[in-house]
Amino acid sequence: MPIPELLDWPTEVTEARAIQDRWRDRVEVCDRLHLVNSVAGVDLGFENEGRTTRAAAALFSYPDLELMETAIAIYPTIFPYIPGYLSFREVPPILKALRQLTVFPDLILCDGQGLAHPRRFGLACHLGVLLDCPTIGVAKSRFIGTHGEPGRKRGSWELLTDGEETIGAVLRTRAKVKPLYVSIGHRVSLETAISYVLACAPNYRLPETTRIADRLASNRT
DNA sequence: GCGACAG
DNA sequence: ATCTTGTCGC
Repeated sequence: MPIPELLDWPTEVTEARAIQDRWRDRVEVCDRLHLVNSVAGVDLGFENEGRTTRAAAALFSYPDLELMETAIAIYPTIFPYIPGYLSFREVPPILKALRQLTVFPDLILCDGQGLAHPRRFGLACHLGVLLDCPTIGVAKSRFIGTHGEPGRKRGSWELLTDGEETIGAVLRTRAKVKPLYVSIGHRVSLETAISYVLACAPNYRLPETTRIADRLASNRT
């Protein structure tokens, strides 16, 4: 699985928005995955007062969830954090980390939204379309949309809606703990996404993939 | 105009 | 995201 080189990465919000509008139609919302033997989590951390980005990738076997490989990539921070344009800040460093993996994951869990985005093209969608690989958006907080409060037990969820449109799900991965915002990234249906997130988060609120990636990215241990 | 706003 | 110690609860 070759990871594309990035040419002409946008610097301005206007170009970024144009790319989102031009690529949003390429998002696939139905299941198109192979047998999932590996799952990866990717996340970022920052150093030097934000001037340096530290990307991490953690590859796990599935469904065993054994940590197989990790990768860390240092990258200059190239785009500011602007709500709605997170992927333009995170994708380049993430690709650099993924290139270091020996095995390309069958599924990637992203730390952020997928379709639950103003223009339906959040980080998980962007990464998925760019790599043409299955991705799921797993965010720790709401960006857009409305929803009811999911039941307090693990596994209960509510639809995340924007007007008449379903854009994701609010999923409780641990009883009585703040739920996660799950949305389609690419090539994984919402129902399938929910089951994978649950399967990847057997003991904690966050999936094992993002927990480890997060830890690596923030330089902890 | 005012408030909200993934990481 | 990051700055940061102790502290409340199971």
